Amino acid sequence: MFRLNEKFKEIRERIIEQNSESQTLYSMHHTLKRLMSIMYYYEKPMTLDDMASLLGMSKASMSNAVRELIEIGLVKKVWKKGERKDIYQVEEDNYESFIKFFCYHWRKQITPKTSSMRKSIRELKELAEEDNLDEETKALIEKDLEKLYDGLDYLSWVSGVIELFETHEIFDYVPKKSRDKMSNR
Amino acid sequence: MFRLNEKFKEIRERIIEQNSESQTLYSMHHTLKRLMSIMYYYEKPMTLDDMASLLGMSKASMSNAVRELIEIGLVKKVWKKGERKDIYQVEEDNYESFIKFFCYHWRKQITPKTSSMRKSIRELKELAEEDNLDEETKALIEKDLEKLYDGLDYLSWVSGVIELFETHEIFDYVPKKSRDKMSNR
DNA sequence: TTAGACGTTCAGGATATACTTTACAAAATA
DNA sequence: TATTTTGTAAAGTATATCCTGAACGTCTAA
Repeated sequence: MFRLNEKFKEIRERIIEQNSESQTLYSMHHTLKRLMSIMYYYEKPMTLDDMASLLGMSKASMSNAVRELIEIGLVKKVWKKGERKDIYQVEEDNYESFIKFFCYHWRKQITPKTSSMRKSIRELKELAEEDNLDEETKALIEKDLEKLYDGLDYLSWVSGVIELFETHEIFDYVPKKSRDKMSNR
Repeated sequence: MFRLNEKFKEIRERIIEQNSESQTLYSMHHTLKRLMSIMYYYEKPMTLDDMASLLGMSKASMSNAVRELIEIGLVKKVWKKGERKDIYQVEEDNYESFIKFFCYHWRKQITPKTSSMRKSIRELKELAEEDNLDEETKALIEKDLEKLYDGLDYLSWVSGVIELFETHEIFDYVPKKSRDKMSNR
């Protein structure tokens, strides 16, 4: 399916490998990154079998990887006439990938964290009502409550950050580089 | 060292555990998050032994964990008169922690990625000079070059985002919640 | 209705990661 | 200087993660 000039192929493989190297930024496994890079550079929407053969891995792994990427929004299933297999396409815009990835993860923790903090606040308030509390404990409860309230404020700030990115308002403050695509660099 | 009201202790432990639960957002191990939570809630600067006993882990692990957190900037070594052991203090501002963590990881990948992309660009340009190239390959090289240039632009945008956060300019656009600390909620 | 193709799930094995123990080096104390 | 204390490095072990192959369910085509 993908026959390429040998030398070109070699360079491209290096590009893809290097592009998938950074282990820290994204908390993604190496496979996910490689898969994205493959789809990004080969451009054509792919089937699971294509991925498996390009990455030399099992189809089951591809299935799992694709599911994760879809969950985040970095990959979507596309429909192609006369094709039985499922076909997938990667998000091709770097900025959009960045936004989707981080907003997904940021958002993912806001809800559970908020509710667990609210619960802790209730519990601490209840405890504070009790009669036989020493002064020291009362003070500690107060402090922890402060921290929890701060935490709630912080989470709502994170929501704001998410919105800043998802509405693309961010680009008003940090504009995309609009390089002249025609120029020979 | 840390003797607390039993019930309060119980609640606090739950707070700390829940606070460290979110596995996805930070690409941090559970231990790092628990360590931060411990230091955050216990407030007092701690020694490695304190941490080890509070988390029920070995001192060596604490040493490693602390090193990582210092690297990111989330924890710093403080000096205390008449104390032989090293003492560490956690960043107590949630917003600052967010900024330090993400900017650290974002920044960390910009430099290596930029240079590897530049290298790939050079290699592709060299290949493009060769005589015996078919048209198809030439077109592919062009496309990959486009992608690499796009990638460079994207990375410089990320630099801009980092700056937005580190300069705290972000707070002009997404303001912190300034809750009235005196009110009884 | 059947046969084959496709995607997914599950149990097992392999690999990588994190933790502990032991040992060592550096610094402080006596 | 000798001794103790503290932090780190190294090696081995345990644990969690990821990958594979086989089995299953679903859908299409005949």
